[in-house]
Amino acid sequence: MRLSGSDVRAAALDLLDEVGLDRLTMRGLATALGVQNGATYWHFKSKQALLEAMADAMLAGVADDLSPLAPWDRRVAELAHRLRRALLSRRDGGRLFATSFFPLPNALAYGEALVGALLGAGLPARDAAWTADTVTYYVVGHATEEQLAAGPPASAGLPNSAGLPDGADLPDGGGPADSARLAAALHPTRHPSLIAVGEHLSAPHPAEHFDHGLTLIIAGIAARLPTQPTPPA
Amino acid sequence: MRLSGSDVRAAALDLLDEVGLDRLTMRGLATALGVQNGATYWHFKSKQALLEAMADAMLAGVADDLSPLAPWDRRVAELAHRLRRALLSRRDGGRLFATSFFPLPNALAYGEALVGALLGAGLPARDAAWTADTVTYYVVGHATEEQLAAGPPASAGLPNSAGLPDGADLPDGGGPADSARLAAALHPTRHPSLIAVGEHLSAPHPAEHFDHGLTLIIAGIAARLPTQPTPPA
DNA sequence: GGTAGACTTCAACACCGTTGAAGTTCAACG
DNA sequence: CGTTGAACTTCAACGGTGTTGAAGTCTACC
Repeated sequence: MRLSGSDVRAAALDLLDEVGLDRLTMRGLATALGVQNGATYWHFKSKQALLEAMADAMLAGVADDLSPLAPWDRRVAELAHRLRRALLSRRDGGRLFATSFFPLPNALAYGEALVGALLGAGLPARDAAWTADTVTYYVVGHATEEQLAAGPPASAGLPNSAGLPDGADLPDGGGPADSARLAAALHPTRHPSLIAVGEHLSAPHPAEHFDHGLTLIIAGIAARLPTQPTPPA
Repeated sequence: MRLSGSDVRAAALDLLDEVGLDRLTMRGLATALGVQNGATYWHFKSKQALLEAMADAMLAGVADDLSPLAPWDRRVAELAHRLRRALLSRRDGGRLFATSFFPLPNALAYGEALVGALLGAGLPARDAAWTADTVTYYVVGHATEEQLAAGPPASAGLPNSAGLPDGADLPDGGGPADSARLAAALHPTRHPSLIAVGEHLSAPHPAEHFDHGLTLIIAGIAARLPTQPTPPA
């Protein structure tokens, strides 16, 4: 059976959902495709190239049919939500996106739409470019963290009894008992504020958490607009 | 010569500066220490454990001597700047921090100080926790990108001529000719906004870029304060 | 039908993180 | 001083990784 480049890419994305980014291997991909080891290297010259293609495929349609008539803040929010949804659509999607450090077509379309919305809001060029970065950092960071909290990659480790002069014993790693680990590491007098907000640290409501930060950023943009800011509802 | 855990950690950080995160290997570390392969495994049970210890060591002192009398926005800005400086102090420091997904002592101290400042500003517990995340996502994302732009890890790749039905030819990877790559990928009619802001995309002034986003976020926090917002200078 | 290119196979290379048993050094104690 | 036990290192290996290149097979077109 012949393969095409998009076959390989699609199989890689499916395998990613199965095993996660850390266990995504070229050999495993070949096996999943029913093919020998080197076969995939004809379609992608390296694993990194495949990862970048996967990352961009994940973003397909992220900037399609975006109403140019909507006010700028709604367009920005819509783009941020779409990027988040795209990143969450695949296991470890946030990390995958972060590792491909160059903008491919779909990522460029996203950037174009975002910068366009900010320019339309009246921001000068420099501010539009930099603000778009700020929004994107937030979306990627949030999605990555959300996926890490959902299912930690594979491992974590604890140093041996020696070698930590700072005096810290670390709980063992791995499981989804993330909040338990965190609670155990908190010290009553050293971390009063963290304990005070403890219940909100391990993201029980990721969607609300996301909207909170996003509207905060959009409010920050509005506060700096040359014209009078559009008051958010 | 005997080793201590902090010796290993310090040598690993120095080696990180030399070779970067991708080429940081346990064997290379042992060689740099003048020691055999397995020796480091007595001090750290796994490479992941070592990486986490390195990440936390990088943050040493990040929350020390923070004036509790300063207004909340200055404290937040100071902490963000300190975290940024810590991440930039080592090559690939941003990525290193991002891979260690559990808060160790210094990271906890940073979080404590940040959440404390936000609580002091009058934010309710949930908002303080979530806002701290927003700030941190931004700082880490910005630092990571800045370091990636400075020196890309090792490789990047281009798919073969086949296999990209989306129709995109990618320039070859690697070098610090990052802005050139980006300029070549921009399409005059498809990316008018990106071209309009082109000169500001590849971060010629990272410090100003950072301050821009940070003050934006702080303005967003101020805009949501229960009391009247403290107007930034 | 033959030829050129697309695509696959197969075997290897040079690494990687990790482990475990055996050996060595060192500090404390009787 | 001698012994003992723990701290620490060595050495050799295991299984796995990305990547390469030469050789082979298939397929589409002239």
